[in-house]
Amino acid sequence: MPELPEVETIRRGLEKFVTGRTVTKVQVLHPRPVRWDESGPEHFARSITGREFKTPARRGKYLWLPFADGDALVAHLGMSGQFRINSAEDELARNTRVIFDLDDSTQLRFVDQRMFGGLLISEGGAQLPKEVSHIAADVFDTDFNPAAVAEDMASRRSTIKRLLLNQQIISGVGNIYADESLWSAKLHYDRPAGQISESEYLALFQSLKTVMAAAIKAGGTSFDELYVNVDGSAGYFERELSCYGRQGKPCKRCGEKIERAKFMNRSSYFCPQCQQLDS
DNA sequence: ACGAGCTCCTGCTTGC
DNA sequence: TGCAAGCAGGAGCTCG
Repeated sequence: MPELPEVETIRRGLEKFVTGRTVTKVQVLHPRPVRWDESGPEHFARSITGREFKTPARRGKYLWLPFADGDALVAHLGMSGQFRINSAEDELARNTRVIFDLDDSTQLRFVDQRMFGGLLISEGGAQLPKEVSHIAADVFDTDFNPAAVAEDMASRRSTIKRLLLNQQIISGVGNIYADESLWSAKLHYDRPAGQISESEYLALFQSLKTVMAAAIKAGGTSFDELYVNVDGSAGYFERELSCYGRQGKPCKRCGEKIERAKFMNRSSYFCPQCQQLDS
């Protein structure tokens, strides 16, 4: 499940392999990943052919590959999207959806099982695509303002984990790193946002930064085949997880058993001892 | 404007 | 063995 650390790992991989490369051919094998492009798969393919990639950029979980002409190829990996670098002779992975032939006779392949994400061409989007402009800064952005985000969150009538997952308030956080940062900051996922102090918010953002920086260093979290780097290698942050996916196992801080709760039709993992609703 | 819930997708796992 | 239901969840959408 690609969240900020996984998307950043992929961005770095793309930076290494596609920067300065020109696209010589594009094949769209499934229309769904390019559904956001109103001009259709054929036009999408034709339009990209002949363009040169500049250094890939990212905000939150959105990734874009600027073209030398000022437009950009915007990508969201959704649940299961992958970019892979292959040689043209390599066998196609299952669920390969789009193939970009590059001028060094390698291929950039977009592989996606569930197809929640997708690709589109953003006119003039090299700097910041307009399709990404509604997404808030992530904790690593230079314009991320912790005090302002804390104030915004505290003013809302919702609970903390819902806000952490809202990409228009703070971006890049998904279920894994929400649970990990809440555990680290000793906050229960369902705490009302208005009852959390500014210093607790600032500590939470610091936890997010720490845990996501460590995850980037480890190349992300690979639970299954759905997330791998552009060269096909898995990330190894799973072994460093403190609570996500660890129900029934001892809390690494106090030894209490980690619990799993239903939350927003998904799961929340937390330590019932360290993370209490009223504290 | 805000917040909550629904929906899109595939494939692995679980239960009858 | 086979089939159906459950589960994974990012984010755009709708509705109150």
